[in-house]
Amino acid sequence: MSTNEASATPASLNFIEQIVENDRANGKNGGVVLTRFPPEPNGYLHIGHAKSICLNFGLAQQYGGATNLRFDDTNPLTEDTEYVDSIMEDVRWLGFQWQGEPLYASDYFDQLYAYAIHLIKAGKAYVDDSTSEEIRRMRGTPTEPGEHSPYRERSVEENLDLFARMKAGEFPDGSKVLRAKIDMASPNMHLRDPIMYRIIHAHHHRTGDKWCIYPMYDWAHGQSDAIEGITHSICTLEFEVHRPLYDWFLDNLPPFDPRPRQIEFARLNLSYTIMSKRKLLQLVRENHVAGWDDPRMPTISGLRRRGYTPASLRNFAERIGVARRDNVIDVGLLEFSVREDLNKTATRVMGVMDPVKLILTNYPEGQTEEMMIENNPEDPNGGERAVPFSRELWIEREDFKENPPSPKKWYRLGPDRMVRLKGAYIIKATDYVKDPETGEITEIHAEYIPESRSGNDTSGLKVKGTIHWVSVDTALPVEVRQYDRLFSDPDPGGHKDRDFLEFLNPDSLRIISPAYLEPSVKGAQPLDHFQFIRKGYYCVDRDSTADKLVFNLTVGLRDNWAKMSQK
RNA sequence: UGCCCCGUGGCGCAAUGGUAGCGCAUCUGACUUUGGCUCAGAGGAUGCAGGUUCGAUUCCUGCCGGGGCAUCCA
Repeated sequence: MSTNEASATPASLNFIEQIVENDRANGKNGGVVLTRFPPEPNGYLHIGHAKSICLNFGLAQQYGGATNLRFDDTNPLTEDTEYVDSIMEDVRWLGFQWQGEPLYASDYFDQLYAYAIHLIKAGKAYVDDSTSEEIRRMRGTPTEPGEHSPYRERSVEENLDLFARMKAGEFPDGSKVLRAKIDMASPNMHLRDPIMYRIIHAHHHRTGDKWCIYPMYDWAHGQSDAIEGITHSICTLEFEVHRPLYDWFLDNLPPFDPRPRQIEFARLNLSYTIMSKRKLLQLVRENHVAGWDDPRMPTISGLRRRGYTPASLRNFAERIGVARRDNVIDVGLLEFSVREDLNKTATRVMGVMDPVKLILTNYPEGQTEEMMIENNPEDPNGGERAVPFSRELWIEREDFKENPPSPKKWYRLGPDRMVRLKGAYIIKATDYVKDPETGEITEIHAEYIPESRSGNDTSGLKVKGTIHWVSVDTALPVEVRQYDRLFSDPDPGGHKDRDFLEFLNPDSLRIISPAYLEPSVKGAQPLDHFQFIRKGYYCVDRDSTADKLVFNLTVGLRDNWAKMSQK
């Protein structure tokens, strides 16, 4: 039945792509693919939304279609324009462009109202005066059928009148609702006369005070899809049981062409993080983090500030795939994705986080040199930069050990040991100075090998280790924010009897100030990415000022040495 | 114990009636002026029990396990 569509290399399709290809093969909707991304503007977007965005926009792109951005703003009590703005920024930043202007479910309130009247006239919707408690009680339970509301058999005329007066504002909040008349005995709870409208006398961020009745999700969403001509309405699995209702509304309204089809997929779960909007909001409100875009947050804005790139997020979304089974993605995969991208693009630079002074005793005092070092060995066109070198250097404290534990495997500095200073000379440690009180090493002495200069090394020496360094005179002091995962538990939100806040990692942020960087980074701008050689990827934070740069650790480099030494 | 969905290496995702494959992770080895990168290789899986079939990951039945559904939230 299927012909070899495009190429000889049939990339395997996810189940949604299969549905779309089937539809196109059958000529459904004239082959058009129109998807939508429908966030509720009541919070910031997170990495789970990124999956959905990539899915919806990616699918449309793949099949020559388009994607609408539609704000599902049917609950004025929780929604706000602050969120609208951040959502648009995040979608754009991820690299996607929606079709036309942003859309709003509230744009369709008039149309929805007319459709509701259509259902009332058909005897398929009624006004119910029951209280919310009564409605809840009469709905039954998943194992027991519900019972009919005493108001269920009101006449069409009475329903029309009451509904008009609901809209006109004659009744207080909660006093009446409009319900679809379906089946109070349905095994599907969502079909037990679902509520279509409730009365809320509240100011709406777009429609102002025009309305005091607001449509429920089920009533607004599918009809919005239909009005826009959405072909494939993709949502997460928890809406699966809503699908019969989605279809019921479509079946009982004048026909739409195209008629949207709801397709559900499994939402993203990431280890060591929470994705619940409610919990994310709590972290922000209770100041456990410094805001929605705190670099430890799984929000798109947080990841951006942390140093994640749009490409890395898109690749991540591609890699995790799309299916219908519950899943937990290892946060390591997200980290892999950003390393993969940054490795190709980030300028290499040297920075010392935990400095100890290295003095080259045979290097002339007052002498300096400029070492030319490649900006990115992965990028042949990346060019090189000059890095000042002198007699006194900062090196990483952990790169010198008085007594290396397993000497044969220790490639770095120690008494009488030789290493290469990246892009400069080979040196040999000759001596070191300790603080008599603390026992801490305060100074390391070494001799450099003049013939070993990088680029024209005639020394004939071979060393296993290369370490990074920064010249003391010209070192640029900066602040470095070393981020670690926000939670110490793989599933912080998954414990029945323990609050997720108990798993907050107390060491999720460690501030290093000063760290010393080579002077070439001076003038770097927020969101500029660097690799601090042998350390990790870092990104300039917007807290940077003219006299002090602030860097966020995006992710550390893979560290096989750390892995080895743990064993 | 009602209805719906889902069970493939440690974690994701393929294979849709014809030799179970890919990515990440793990472990070797090579290379390396980043213990990064790259390259080469290795180990490891169809929840269980029946049935249909020449042949089931795939189709059917039962069981087991996981998830969802009882907001005037989305």
